[in-house]
Amino acid sequence: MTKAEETRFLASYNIHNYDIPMVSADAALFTYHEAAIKILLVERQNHPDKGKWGLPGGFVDKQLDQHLEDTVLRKIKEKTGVVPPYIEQLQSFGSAHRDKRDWSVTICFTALISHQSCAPHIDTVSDAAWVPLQKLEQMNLAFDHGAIIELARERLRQKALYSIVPGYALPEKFTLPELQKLHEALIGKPLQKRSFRRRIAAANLLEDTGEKRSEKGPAATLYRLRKNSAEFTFTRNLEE
Amino acid sequence: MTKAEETRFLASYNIHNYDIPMVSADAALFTYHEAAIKILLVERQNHPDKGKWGLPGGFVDKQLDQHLEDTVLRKIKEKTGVVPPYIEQLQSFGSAHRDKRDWSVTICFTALISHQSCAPHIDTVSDAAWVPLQKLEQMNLAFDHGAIIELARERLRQKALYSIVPGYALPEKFTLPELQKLHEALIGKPLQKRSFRRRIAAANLLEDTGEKRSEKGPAATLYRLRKNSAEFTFTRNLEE
DNA sequence: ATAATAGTGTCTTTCAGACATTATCTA
DNA sequence: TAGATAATGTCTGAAAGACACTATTAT
Repeated sequence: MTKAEETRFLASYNIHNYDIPMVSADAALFTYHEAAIKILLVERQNHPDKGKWGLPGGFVDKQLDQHLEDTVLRKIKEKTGVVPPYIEQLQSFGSAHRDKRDWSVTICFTALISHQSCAPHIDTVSDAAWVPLQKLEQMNLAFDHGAIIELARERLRQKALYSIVPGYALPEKFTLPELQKLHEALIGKPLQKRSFRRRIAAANLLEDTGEKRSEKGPAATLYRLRKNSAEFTFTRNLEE
Repeated sequence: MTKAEETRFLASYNIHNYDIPMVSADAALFTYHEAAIKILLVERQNHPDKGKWGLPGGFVDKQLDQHLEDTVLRKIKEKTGVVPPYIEQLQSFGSAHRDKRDWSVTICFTALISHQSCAPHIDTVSDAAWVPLQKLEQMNLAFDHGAIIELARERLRQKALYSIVPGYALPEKFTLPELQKLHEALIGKPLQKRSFRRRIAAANLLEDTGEKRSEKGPAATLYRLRKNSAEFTFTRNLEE
């Protein structure tokens, strides 16, 4: 009875009868390259805010996308050619005013990727670029993307204090001094080498590749992130 | 030039020309009453999943709501008669399958409220009820609301380890033993009284009301949450 | 008086901070 | 050989864990 009723209901349901907001998904994709944290920005080809730079993203495509993540991964792949090893939902932003067209909702994700894995494809795309976070202040970004980046950055800063998630912004193989410099860049102040290493070793978060690399001093060991090391959180933060 | 172009674009833009997902907002509203953590559930009056219980929530109303939070606060007020003192975005869930009607996105919020402040109104509403978390296992909730509650619960458990946010599920005035029991219920194991109190005192998160209350022993001091104590996070977690 | 329990004293344990030291690399 | 820097030794300090103890309330 109720089942048949529901079937009739679903058959007559038409979303176009309702006045509903737009839905898009955007990505704050970070990397670490040449001692700087950078974010991938895209120049808008269409109205509104045409010509301004903003986060890669776009409308959910009900045919192409099964989940919200599919939308954003599709867009990231368009620009970088690859799928990032770390992606996590940041927050959704929705209001009547954030987009001139209509009431709009965007589901935002934070993602991390190595610079090198994007390099081949990104060089062929003219409307996408890695922008150092320090340069953002002078830019007038599309929509509320400036505020979104600010939130993503703050969340990533927190993660640098109690996890090694930032490591996903490095190449597959990296050294401990590199990882520490990245964390320091996110936090904005130097860290104690001893503390930084002690806890990573104790939690067994890295795998020794057996390789070493040297620049201006003794060779540093190359590590890679262990499976699931993104899920690990220390119960005590490093000093802020 | 571009400005006039944009104006023309906006004038001709009609959202109904596009095939877009449904957007709703839902709330996981928790309280603590009679030694149990409870969540507010609502019996669905309409298809789909008619008759099942689920989270309070509904479609974004472009006329009534300016922000996503407005949608969920409007729905909470319908059921409880009041606006909760704590609300925070949890996560958005979106997929082609989670709702039988169509591709659907829901932006979920976690909220906390005292049981007493809801009592007058909720008793007049027949389709809303406080359900102890332990009873949820036997229930077959609407949509993916079971999974959403699970995530909300886990996030709240984490907060119990490094903040006093759970305190918003208590009445305005409460005792330290009450707060500790709530945290213990969320964490699922006993806490050290000394540690629990020491850090709250050191961070000056509570205000002494000057009142006391006694049941089976010496009178306990009644405190209230200080302004902004939800924002405070300890840099070290209690033992899990 | 007794049981219950709010609140405190204080010792131990854990882990981050600080910083010196040693070893190893390039130029 | 000098300067840089990777890696480690080790002491200090801050804050949580453990648990005993005192004080206060209802019955």
